[in-house]
This record gives sequence, structure tokens and C-alpha cells, in this order.
Amino acid sequence: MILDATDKKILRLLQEDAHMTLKDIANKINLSLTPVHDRVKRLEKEGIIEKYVSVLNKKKLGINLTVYCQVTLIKQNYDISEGFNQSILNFPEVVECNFVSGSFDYMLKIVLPDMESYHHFHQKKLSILPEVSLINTFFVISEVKSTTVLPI
Amino acid sequence: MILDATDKKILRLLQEDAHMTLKDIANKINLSLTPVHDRVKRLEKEGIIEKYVSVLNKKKLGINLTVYCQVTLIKQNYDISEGFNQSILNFPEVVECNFVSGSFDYMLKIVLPDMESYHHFHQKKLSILPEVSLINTFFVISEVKSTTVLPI
DNA sequence: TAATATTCAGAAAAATTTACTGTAAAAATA
DNA sequence: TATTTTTACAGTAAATTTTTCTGAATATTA
Repeated sequence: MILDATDKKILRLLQEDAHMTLKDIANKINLSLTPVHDRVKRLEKEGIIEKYVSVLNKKKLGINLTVYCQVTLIKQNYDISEGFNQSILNFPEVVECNFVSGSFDYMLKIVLPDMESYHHFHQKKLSILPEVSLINTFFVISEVKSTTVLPI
Repeated sequence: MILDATDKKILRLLQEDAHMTLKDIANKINLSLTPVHDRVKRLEKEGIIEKYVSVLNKKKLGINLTVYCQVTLIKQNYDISEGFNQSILNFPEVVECNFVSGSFDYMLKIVLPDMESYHHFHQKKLSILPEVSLINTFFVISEVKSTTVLPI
């Protein structure tokens, strides 16, 4: 599937604000409702638009600590990795987990209320996983940028 | 502002799918339209709900490479940091940038079409910033988890 | 106990999305 | 080259959703 200039304009708008009405979009890109509607539906159907979500304010929810954890496993084989992955998927405080190249195995991003919660998470949830060998933590002091907008 | 159980239920639903109708939400949590509408509006007004966005599919947009960069600045003072921050905000491929504690200064997450694009980004955009002293890159081999859903 | 807020239900109005009809331009085919 | 087919779009009407309004029930406060 090829995205033409109009598709990209629509995607750029919807990435920033999914609550724009079709009419708003139509006006912004000088089209009528029909093509905008059809294109959005097509983009949804093709899976280019994966989902629509609400972005909540961490601070106002009392989530005041973000950390990156570099995790090394005891071994790199399939079963060990899969076991670890499954545990991570069940940890709601882990918002990001990627298997990476380099001197460790996984890069995690974790969001928590405070340091005490992190201590608990580290001791009672992450470090006790049988697959985990090493954890190296970096604490976020200040968030410069955080966006769901992809460059298109 | 205190969130009661009903607010949290609404937030949990909207975090996963912002295209649920008020009626859908009302049905799921056994309420009528009015309180759901009023609560959502209040959550928006208070800034608990920050925005609504569309999540796009990286792969289908030809974005096949994700990397983490650990960046060290030449100095840690305010002007140097601010200069760096401003540049980062203007780089659309940088989707995440956090000032962190530890053996380097910033943790970046960058999304790009391929290795060639990363080479270009590294050489022509990141490493030439006057504030940057050191860059350490980790390539994502496989994405295990990536969510905008906060634990509430 | 009365007055005031707060929360919610139901209904009507306004706005948006969806579906339908048709036209013009571009592309494909004979 | 002419004809058919496809594609993209405009306009309108129906269906759905959001928004607004009215009022009742419960809890809070004076």
C-alpha cells in the first residue's frame, strides 16, 4: 500500500489530535468529507492507523518517577527470553521493553509513583525473575521529549 | 483532584481505546450517558486526559529501525543543556529524550527507516551538535512491549 | 430539619459519522 | 483511438454520537 500526499496529511493531523472531526480535517486539507472519511477508513483497515488512545498526564496521576533499566539475562536462549518477555508483559509499570544489541540484553522503561515503589518493583518483581542476571538502572531527572508522533 | 473508582474505570477504558463511545463506556461500567460525559469532560478540563492521539504502525510506514542513544554532553550547565534540548525537540526521529542520572547525560529513543538513515542522523544531525561529546548506541533487535497505557 | 451540593437518569438538540448517489478525471483495455 | 473501467471526489440524507437541558435521588452542610 502506497501513501500519497493526502494520506500523509491526514496521518500527520490524526497523530497529533485524534479528536479532530472529519470536517476539521477536510477543511484543513481542502477536501470534502467523503474522501477524508474513505481514506481514514482505509488507513484503519490496512492497519496503518493501529488504534486511537488517550494520553494521560503522569504527574496528575501521581506517577512521578521514570527509570530506564538495562537488564541482562542469565542466558540468551529462546526459553529464557520468552519467559522473561511474558513476565514483562504482565508488569503494568513497564511501558517499554526492547531486546537490544550491546553489553546487556533488554532496555526497559518503567513508570512508578516514587522511589519506594521502584524499590519494591526492583526487589519483589524484577530481580526475582529466574531469567534475570543483572539490572542496571538510570533514573530520569527531567523529561525533554516524549511523543507518539512518528516522522512521516 | 481525587479520582474515584468510576473515574479510574473510565480512564482505563479510554487509555486502551479512545474511540469507544460514551454509550459503550456507560454500558461497560453500568452508568447512564450523563455521568460518563460529565466525568470525561472534567478529566479533560483538569488535564488528567492530556490528549487523544492515533497510534500508527511503524513497520507499515517503513520505520524499521529503533535505537537507544546514550548521550554525554561536553558540560552539564544550563546553557549547554538547553541548547541540546532545543535541537532534540526539532528532530522528528527522536521520539523520546530524557535527562538521566548515571554515567551519561541523556537517554534518547530514535525511530528511523533503516541503518542508512541512522548513519545519516548520527553523522549529520546528532554528533555535529556543539553540546554533544559522546554517543553510545543500542540497536533494538525486537520490540517486546510498547504502550501508552499508564498503570492506574 | 432545611438548605445546598453532588451524582445520576432521561430526553431533546446539535454535531458528527456513515451510507448513498452521482460526476469527472484518470487509467486500463480492446 | 475509442471504450470501458477504475479511482477520487462532491453533495446529500440517514444513523449515530455528543452535547445540552431538566429534574430526581442521595449525600453534605448549616
